[in-house]
Amino acid sequence: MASSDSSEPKFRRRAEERPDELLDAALALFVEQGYAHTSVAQIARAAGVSKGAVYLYFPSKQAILEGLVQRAVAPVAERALAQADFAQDDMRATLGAVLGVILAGLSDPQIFAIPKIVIREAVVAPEIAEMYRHAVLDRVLPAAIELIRLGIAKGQVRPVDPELTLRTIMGPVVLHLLLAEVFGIRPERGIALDALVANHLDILLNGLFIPDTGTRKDV
Amino acid sequence: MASSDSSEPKFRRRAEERPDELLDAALALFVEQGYAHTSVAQIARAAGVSKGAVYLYFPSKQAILEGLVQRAVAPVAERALAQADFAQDDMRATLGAVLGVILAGLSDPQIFAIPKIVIREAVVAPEIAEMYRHAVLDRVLPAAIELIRLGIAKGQVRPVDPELTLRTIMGPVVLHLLLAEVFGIRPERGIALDALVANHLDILLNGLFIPDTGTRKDV
Amino acid sequence: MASSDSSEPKFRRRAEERPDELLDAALALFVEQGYAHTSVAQIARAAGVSKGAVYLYFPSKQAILEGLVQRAVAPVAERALAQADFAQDDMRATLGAVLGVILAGLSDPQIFAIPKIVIREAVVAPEIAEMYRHAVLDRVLPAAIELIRLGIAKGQVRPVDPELTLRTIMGPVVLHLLLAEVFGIRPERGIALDALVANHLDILLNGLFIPDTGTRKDV
Amino acid sequence: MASSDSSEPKFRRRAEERPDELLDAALALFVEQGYAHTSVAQIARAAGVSKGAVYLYFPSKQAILEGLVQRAVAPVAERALAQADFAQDDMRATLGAVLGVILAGLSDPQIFAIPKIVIREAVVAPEIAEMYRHAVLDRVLPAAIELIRLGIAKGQVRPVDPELTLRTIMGPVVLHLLLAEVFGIRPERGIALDALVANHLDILLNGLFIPDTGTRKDV
DNA sequence: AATGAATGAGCTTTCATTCAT
DNA sequence: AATGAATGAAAGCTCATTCAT
Repeated sequence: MASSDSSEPKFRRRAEERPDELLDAALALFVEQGYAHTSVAQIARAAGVSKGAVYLYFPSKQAILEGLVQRAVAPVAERALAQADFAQDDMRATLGAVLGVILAGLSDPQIFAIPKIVIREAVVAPEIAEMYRHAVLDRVLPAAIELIRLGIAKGQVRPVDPELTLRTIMGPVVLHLLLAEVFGIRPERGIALDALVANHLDILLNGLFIPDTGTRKDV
Repeated sequence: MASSDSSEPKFRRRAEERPDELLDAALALFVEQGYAHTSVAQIARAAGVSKGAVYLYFPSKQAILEGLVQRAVAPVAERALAQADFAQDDMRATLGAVLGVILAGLSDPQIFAIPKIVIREAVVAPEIAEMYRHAVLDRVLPAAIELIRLGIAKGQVRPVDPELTLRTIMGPVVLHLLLAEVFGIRPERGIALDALVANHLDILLNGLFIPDTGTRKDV
Repeated sequence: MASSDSSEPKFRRRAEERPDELLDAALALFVEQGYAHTSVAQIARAAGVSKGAVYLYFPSKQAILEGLVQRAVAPVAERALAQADFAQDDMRATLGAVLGVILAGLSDPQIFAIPKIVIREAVVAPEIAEMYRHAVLDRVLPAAIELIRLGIAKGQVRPVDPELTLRTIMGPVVLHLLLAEVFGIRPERGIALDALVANHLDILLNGLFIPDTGTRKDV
Repeated sequence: MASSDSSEPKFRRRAEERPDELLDAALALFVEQGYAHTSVAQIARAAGVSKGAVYLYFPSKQAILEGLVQRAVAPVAERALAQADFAQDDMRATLGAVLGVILAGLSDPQIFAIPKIVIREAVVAPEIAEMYRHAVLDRVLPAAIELIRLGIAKGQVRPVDPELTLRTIMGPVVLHLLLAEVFGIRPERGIALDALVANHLDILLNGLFIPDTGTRKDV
C-alpha cells in the first residue's frame, strides 16, 4: 500500500504456527474424547489461546476436523502412490512393501486417529467421510486395484477379482487395528504388525489350506 | 386438548413390551442420526411414550445404548457358537458356512448398526466397547481361533498363527462392509457379498499368486 | 390419568399462562431496551422461569417478537375495521371516531411499542415488517382509503387522491407520537391527544389558510 | 516511540480524510444492515483500513454513529433555517417551498437513513436521539412553529394551535416515507413526492370536506 | 499512523434429567 | 405407571475492544 517495504514477512504474532498448534491440540483431544465430546473451549485451552482465537483460523469446529484430515491425508496419499509406482517388478515384494507402508502409517496412533474419527463422524457429517474418500480412498484404492490387475496381466497373480481381492489384501490390517484400538484385543505378543503382515503374506502366497493331494509347494 | 382422545380403553399398556419398543425406536434413530444426535425426546416420541416414561425403563440415555447392544449381542453369539460346534468335519465347508452366517448377519443393516454404533461410542463410553467385547468378541473370536487351531492339528490347515490368521479370514468382510457403509464404496456389481466370500475363499484355498514352478493345484 | 375423572382440565403447571407471561416480560424489556439488546435470559428471568423454559413455548427469540406482534395486532385490526363499517352516515363524525380509536390504541405505550419495535427491526428482519404489514396495514389502510373514496362518491369529500389523503389524515398522529415517544418532544400541555385531533380535524374541515376574499365559513 | 529526530520519508496518508471515509462506509452499511448487524470489521474493510485504525479516529462503535448523525445534521439544519428566513412574504408559497426542501432531503436515502437509524437506536442510546433533537429538531421545529405563528399574526393563517398544526403539516410527509421505506407501501404511481405535496397542500388550502352550503373558494 | 492477532464476555440454543402432578 | 413442564449446564459462535509490533 504505502510504497516500498512491503516484501518483508512481518513478524506476525503467531499467525503462522497457530493453525498447526490448534490442530495438534484438537487431534489429541479428539483421540482422547472423540469429536463430539470435545469443546472448542477445550481445544483453545489446550493450544494456549482464547476461545475466540480459534475462530481466527478455523471458521467452525467442523473445519478443524476437516483441517485435521487434510493435514494427515496428504502425506499418506503421497507415500502410497509412490509405492504403487515402483511396483512393476516383483508383485510379491511390492505387496509386502505397500502393506508395510500402510501399516507403518496406520500404526502411528496420531495418524490412525484420523480414519477412526472419520468413521465415527461419518454418520452425522457425511461431508467429512466424503472428503476423506476423495482425498485418500479414491486415490489409493484405484491404484492398488490397478496394481492387482497388472499382476494378473503379467501372469504373476491368479485371475481373481481385483476389486474384491483388494479387500482380502487390506482387510486383515484394518481388522487388526480395529480390534486392537477399539476393543483392546491384541495378539499375545502385542500389536506385532510385522508378524501380522508376515502371516498374512504367507497365506496369500501359499493359501490357507493344505491340499488333500500333496502336490503343493512346501511351507 | 385434554380429555379428548379417551376412545381407547384405559387398559394398562404392556409394561413388559415397553423396553423393547424403546430399543426399537432408539435403534432406528441411532442408525439414522447417530447416538449423539438423537435426543431422548425423539426416542420417546418414536416409541409413543412421554419423555419421562423413558426414564422409567432406562436410567439414562447411555443405558438405552447398552440395552441395545445387550439385546443384539445374545443371538449373534449363540448363532456363531452353534456354527463353531458342528464345524469339526470339513474345514473348508465350515469356513464357508461361518463366513456366510456372519455376512448374512452383518449385511442386515439393523444388526450391522450395532457394531457401527459401538465403534462410534467406544472412545467415549469404553464400558460399551467392553460390553460388546465380553458378550460377542470374547466368545466368538476364541471359538474361531480354536477352530483354526483344530484344523491345523488335524492337518487340514497349514501351520499358521491362528490368532493372526483369524484377521486374514475375517478382515476382508469387515473392510468390505466398512467401505460400503461408511464411504459408499462398493464394487461395480453392488455389495455382492457372496461374490466377496467366493473370491476370498478362492484366495484362501489357492493362494493369491501363481507359483513360478507350476505344480500347483488347479481351481 | 388415573381412571375416571379425566374431564377435569388438568392443572398443568402453568402451561396455559406461560406464553402470555413470557410475552408480557418480553414486551416490557423490548420497550425498555430494544429487541437486540434484550437477551432471552433476561426475558426468562423477568417471567420467573429458566432460560430453557422459554424455548418450550417459543422456538426462537424472533418467534417471541412475532408472537408479540400477533397478539397486539389482532384487536387493533378488529376495532379499526369495526369503525370503518358504521362509517356510512356522517363523514366527519366517522373520521373523528376512527382517529380517536387509533389514537386511543397507539397512545397505550404497550401497544405503541409494537410498531416501534417493528420499525426498529424492519431493516434486519424484513419478515417481521412483512407480518405487521399483512396483519395490520393491509387490512386497515385499504379500508380507510375506501372510506375516503366513498366520501368522495357521496359528495361529502372534495375530489382528492384517496391514497395520498390517507397520509394527510393519519400522518399527524404518527408524527405526534413519534416526536413524543422517541424524542420526548411534546406540546406544552403534554401529549394531549384530543387537542391534536381537534386541531387536526379543524384544519381538515376548514383548511389551514384564510382565503384572501372573505367568503369563507367562519371558525 | 523511537528516538527524537527520526525524519522518515514515509508519506503520511490523509489522516484528515479518514474519518469521513469511515463515516461513508459506516453509513452505507448501516443503511443496508442496520447498526447492530454491522461490525466494526466490516466498516474497516469497506473503508480500506484495518480494524485497529478505526479506533484511531473513533473511540467506539457508537461514536461512529454519533459522528454520522453530527455530519448529516448540520447541513439540514442550515438549509431549513434558511428557508424559514426568507419566508415572511407569502405563507402558501413558503409552505410549499419548505415542504419541498424537506421532501427533497428526506427522499435521498442517504439522508433519510439518518433519522431512520436514529429512531432505531434511540431506545438504547438515548444520547443519540438527544443529539439529533438538539441539532435538528430543536432548531427546525421552533422555527417552523414561529412561521405558523407569524402567519396567524399576519392574518394569513387561521387561528390554529401552531405546535399541533406543525404536526398536521409535516406528519403526512413522515408517514409517506415511513410506509414506503419500512413497509414497502407506496401509492400506485410510485413514491411520487410531488403528488403527495400537491395533494396535501390542496387539503391544507381548501379543507378536506365540501361545505354543506357552497360558498367556498374554488381550487 | 497503522496493523491485525488476540481477548473474553456474551449471545442463542439444545438437551439429559428431574419431579410435581 | 405415566406425564410433560421445568431446569440448568453446557455448547458453538460473534464481536467490540485492546495492544504488541
